[in-house]
Amino acid sequence: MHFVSFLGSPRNQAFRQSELDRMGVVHLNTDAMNELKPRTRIQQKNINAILEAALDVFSQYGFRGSTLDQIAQAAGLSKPNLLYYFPSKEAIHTTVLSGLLDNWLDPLREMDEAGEPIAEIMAYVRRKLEMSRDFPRESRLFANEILQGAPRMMEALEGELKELVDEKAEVIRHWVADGRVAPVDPYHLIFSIWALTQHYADFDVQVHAVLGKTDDSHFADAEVYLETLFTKLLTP
Amino acid sequence: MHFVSFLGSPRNQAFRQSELDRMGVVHLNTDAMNELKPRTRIQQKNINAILEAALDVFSQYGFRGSTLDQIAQAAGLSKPNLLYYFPSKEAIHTTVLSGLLDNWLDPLREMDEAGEPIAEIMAYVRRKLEMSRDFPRESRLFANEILQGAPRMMEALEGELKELVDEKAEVIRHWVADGRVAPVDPYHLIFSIWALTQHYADFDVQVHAVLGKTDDSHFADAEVYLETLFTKLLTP
DNA sequence: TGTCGGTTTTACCAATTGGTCAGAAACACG
DNA sequence: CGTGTTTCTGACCAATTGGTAAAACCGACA
Repeated sequence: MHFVSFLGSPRNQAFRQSELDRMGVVHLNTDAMNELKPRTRIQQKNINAILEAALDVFSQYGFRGSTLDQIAQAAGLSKPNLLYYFPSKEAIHTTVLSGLLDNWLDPLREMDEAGEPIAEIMAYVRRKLEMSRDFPRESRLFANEILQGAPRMMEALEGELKELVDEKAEVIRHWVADGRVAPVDPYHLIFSIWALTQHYADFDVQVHAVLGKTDDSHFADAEVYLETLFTKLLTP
Repeated sequence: MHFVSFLGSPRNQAFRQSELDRMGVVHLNTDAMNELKPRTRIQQKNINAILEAALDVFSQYGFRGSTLDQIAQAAGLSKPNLLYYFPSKEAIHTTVLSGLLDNWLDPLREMDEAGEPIAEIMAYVRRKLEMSRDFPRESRLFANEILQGAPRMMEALEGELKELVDEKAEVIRHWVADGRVAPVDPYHLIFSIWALTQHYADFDVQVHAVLGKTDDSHFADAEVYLETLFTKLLTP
């Protein structure tokens, strides 16, 4: 089944019956994305507009707090037109989420066991901080989903995410055992990297309010601060 | 005007007209709380039940994603009965938020310029971590509000919060200048304390999913980890 | 016993919500 | 140009939403 098969009114019945249950949960593979390969230029454009708008809205208000009207308006389309491209609000949300998760884990995946330990970890921190600066909506969408108990992502958290973290925690454990990194709990190290970097995206308005700034210049300071912090923490 | 004056149907008209505008924004003083001093045991009980239920629901779904029905059910009351005690959904939310904010800032207020710098900062970290463990809903409510752009808290953020942080940042700056604390950006130090401690409340389900745990035993590990981290960072 | 405040429920309302559907409009292409 | 397909719209729907009004309930107390 590919994309066009759930476009249009009569055709998407089949989609609704057979696929929606699966859509209820985010998959980390690219099934969903393959199905969404657009056929025409107009589909390309509108689907992009919808997902972009959905990211805007969902990342601010979460799933329950967002409405199709909001998304439609932000996308510059009518509500029925949204539902021509996606069978339901749920499906839009799921598509946005699953498109996000892969990218979100990439920086950690790139951490290389063969590299110089501290440099590898610092590079990971820098990549995560860059993502917070360049993709704050994605970070907030993720935060919103977790805050609400991750109803549509639990599987991914306990599956792919846990596996990746377990794997990288093991790598760090080895680095510690070899005396190349000061002794730290690898899991809490990873948590702290997430917390420290994502904070600048998720709590953006608070950071701006406290600093009394309107620009993003504090990201440079943050980078320096985090560099100091992790260097002191990790140097044996 | 005190509490009973906006209970009941005919009486709360006046309240709606004159007070609702003020209720639209959280005040850090205790005006709202004074007005909510209950008169009878039954008011005491029901108002507590409502605020407790509201904390549950709002902290999970945010303001827009929460419904009066959800809150009513969680409180074991009927929806019209909720609206006998509070004039609107907005008023419930505002009351919960303003009740929260004072407590939330207390740990930072307690940081004493006259004390031993590193011990003071470590004690602050410990208090914040304890709050994440003991009041995770409050932390999530706060996170939800910030994520949504802090529409009902911006004033407090730019006012009381900023003032307190500015004051304490100055204290830290002095400690640094006196060589009692290693050179750090005071603002980012405070941000990092918030991020690291609140992460364990806000991203609770993620932490549990990754660690494969069902209890809260990781808080002890977190405390050790954070102790190491900040000791290394701050020791001159 | 009556009655009077405080409390709760039943019935209701208008607006908004996610979603449907028939057909109109726009487009692609021979 | 005509015709088949894709895209879009307006009118609609049932359910849910925040909120209201009036009447019923309830315990205390004269």
